[in-house]
Amino acid sequence: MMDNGATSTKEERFLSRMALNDNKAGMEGLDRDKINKIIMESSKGSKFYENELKREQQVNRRIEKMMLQKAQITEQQLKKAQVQVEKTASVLEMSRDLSRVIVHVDMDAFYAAVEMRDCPELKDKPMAVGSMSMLSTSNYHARKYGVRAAMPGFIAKKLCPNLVIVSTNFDKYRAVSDEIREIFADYDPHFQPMSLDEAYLDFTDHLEQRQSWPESSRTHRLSSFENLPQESALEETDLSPVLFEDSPNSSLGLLGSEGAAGDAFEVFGTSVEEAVREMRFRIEQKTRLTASAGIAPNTMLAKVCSDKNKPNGQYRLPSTREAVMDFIENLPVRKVCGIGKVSEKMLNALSISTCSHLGQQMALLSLLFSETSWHHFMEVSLGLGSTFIPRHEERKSMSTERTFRELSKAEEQFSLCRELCEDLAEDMKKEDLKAKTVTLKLKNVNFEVKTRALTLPYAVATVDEIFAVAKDLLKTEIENESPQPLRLRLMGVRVSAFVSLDDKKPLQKSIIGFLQPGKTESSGSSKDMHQNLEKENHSLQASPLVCPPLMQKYQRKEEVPWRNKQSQSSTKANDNKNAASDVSENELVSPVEAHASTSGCGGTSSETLTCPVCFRRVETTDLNIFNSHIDHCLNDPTRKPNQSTASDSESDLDLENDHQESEVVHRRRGECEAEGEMSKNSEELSRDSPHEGQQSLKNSSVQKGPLIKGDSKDVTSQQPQSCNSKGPVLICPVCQLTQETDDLTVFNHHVDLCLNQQVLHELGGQTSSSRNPPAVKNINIRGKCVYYMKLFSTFSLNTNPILCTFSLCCMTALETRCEHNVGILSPFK
DNA sequence: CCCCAGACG
DNA sequence: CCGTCGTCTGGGG
Repeated sequence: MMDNGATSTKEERFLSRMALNDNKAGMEGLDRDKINKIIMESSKGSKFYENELKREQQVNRRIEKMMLQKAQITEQQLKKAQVQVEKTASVLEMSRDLSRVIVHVDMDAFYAAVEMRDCPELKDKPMAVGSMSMLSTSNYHARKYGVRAAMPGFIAKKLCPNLVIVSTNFDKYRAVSDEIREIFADYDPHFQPMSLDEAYLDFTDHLEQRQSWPESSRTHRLSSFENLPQESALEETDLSPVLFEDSPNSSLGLLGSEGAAGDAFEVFGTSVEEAVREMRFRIEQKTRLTASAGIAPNTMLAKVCSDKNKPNGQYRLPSTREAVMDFIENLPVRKVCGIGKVSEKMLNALSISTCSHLGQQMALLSLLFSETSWHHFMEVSLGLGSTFIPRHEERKSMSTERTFRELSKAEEQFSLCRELCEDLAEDMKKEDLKAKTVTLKLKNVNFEVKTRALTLPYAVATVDEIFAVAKDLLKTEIENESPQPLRLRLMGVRVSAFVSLDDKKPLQKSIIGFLQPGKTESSGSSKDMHQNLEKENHSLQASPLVCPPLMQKYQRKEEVPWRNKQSQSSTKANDNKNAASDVSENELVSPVEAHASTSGCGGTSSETLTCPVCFRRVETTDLNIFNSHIDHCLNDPTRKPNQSTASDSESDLDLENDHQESEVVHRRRGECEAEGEMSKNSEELSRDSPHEGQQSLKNSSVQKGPLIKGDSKDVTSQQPQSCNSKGPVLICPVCQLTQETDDLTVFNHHVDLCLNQQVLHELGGQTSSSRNPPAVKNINIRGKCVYYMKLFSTFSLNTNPILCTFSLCCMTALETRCEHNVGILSPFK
């Protein structure tokens, strides 16, 4: 078959969308053709099938378009793209970080395994969890028949008439999930659960400590469970754990005396494999369920690895470039998290099926796919991925939906809609959420999906409020269709654009925890915050210093890095802002943005960013790449230039202390390359008035370097020398404008005021939405520094966590450089 | 900004 | 006789 995916030969060819994909574990050596035939026969002619057909054709059209585009690409373009791609690749390559040990753990056939554990009769039978219309999981026995997750039960029954279908018991799964998470926490307190049965862990720290652990701390007892008499004696399945719960050093004595059970001990070594094996062992002891794990230098690889020896196995990919590249070589792209059915098909159409193909075709891909997409592809092809475990952001939406058999009466539709709103309102209450956007989702009997949304100027939370909106949306849809009725098979209601509520601060808690495990838990209560702000507010009113419009410096279009859509409009929005509360209508300028050198050093280079950690320039404007570089730097202590500044901050002053301490934020000018090159002339501080900031910025050829903080002495002693002999500029990190002073105390005062305007506004909350994420908060680090942080809140696992990392980076950078200063992190969008 | 569809897990 | 929930992206007003 020379089917390239773009054209369909109709015949017996299955829809690629419907066919079994043998991607998953446990599906080796089964009769795929036969299975697909059954699937086809069960589906053919159904509405669902028709819809799938339609969607497949859509994808095919997309592919045709792509092929057309491909045909028009000239040699020249390809050449050029190739150069760019190689440049990108080498930058990414530099950022490769093999120092972390990331583990992905995944319970085997989780729901099914739980049900089997609790009902031994199921043990030897093919079974699945779910319903006649949809299965969540199947056990390995059932998988032999092609029965798998996301398959409707009635089809599964055809594949395997003996299949036992058990309905889901989420409470039970949640309970088990809690148990395994307790274990996860022992190895990485900041582990990231991805679902009930899956998590990423960063083992790096655990391993370091583990090296000095006594054997006793690595010893676990096998204890027998009576529940599973028929379990083979060879298996470790019916045993339970002991020890370990105690602190590493304390369980030695206990161990010896506990030896009564005979040989029922297992000592685990200090290696990664042993540690992970131990973790899996403990999971099994505790839950009588097995887990599989993947060990690799980053999350992307770890995820793939965990699948490799499933079930009840683990796989370690050594942390060498060579091993990684070998591993990637023949890895089917479909195995990679984020590349699904559609992407696979599109890639296949380009004759790309493995990751090495991906690498070979990058130039082409860069011309055919969006930047985000091909960057992802590029990272995949290089075996790169996140090297830290991202935290979960606060939720962005909440929804409920229901499928039912045809519902055509408007009346019934409205009452159903109300029910949904009731459910939703209840859920919202649990999390104390208020949302501004309500979305109605409808699926008709032909499986066509529609969503209709409305964003309100205010936030809603109660049933009636939500329903009022949903009802209207539904009404217009019904009217739209009339005189025909809406023939629905599903309805859903979603709320999003949550307003930020003050009393939630999971954000900085977790991120601080990430940086300083066990050390920094305290964050100012929002109440205190308000009091502080109130206080500040007075001085604010009285002060002649008013923050000029943010983002102003990006007024000229060509100065806008990364196509910041907001920048132009926000300038306009700022025009007549003078009251403090108005100013922060705008976004803070991100440090990331601030680092974009659009004018370049001395007006020559125009595509560099300066790493805030190593101070090197990175030849790119691509944040993904830049981020990777930063990641690398952060993980390489030798790159941090903090040795030179470590001593400069003994002061314990804090912000409340009337700004006595000197605070400097400066940027380097000119073509400064190497670390340690600090400007030394404070006399060359910019004299621009705050209100003329934009002009002065326009005129200056500022290399927007890292924000550096320190005492005033340090400004003179440790600033980088500017390469074109211009001095440092005092630029407020909040409003981004140069300040007309070289008096650091004055400048600091300005920053504080600026900051507090921002904070005030943020806590006012009226205008914030999920896109203008919540908090500027004060955080107490090491009990003596107050930082105001604004953390970016969108984060995607599918892409590089730019901002998350960058935030960490800034904090780290700040921490290494100063003990008492203000750090600003802000979102860019 | 808002809306919507679609991909993905 | 083919689910639910949440996130992200990309295109378009």
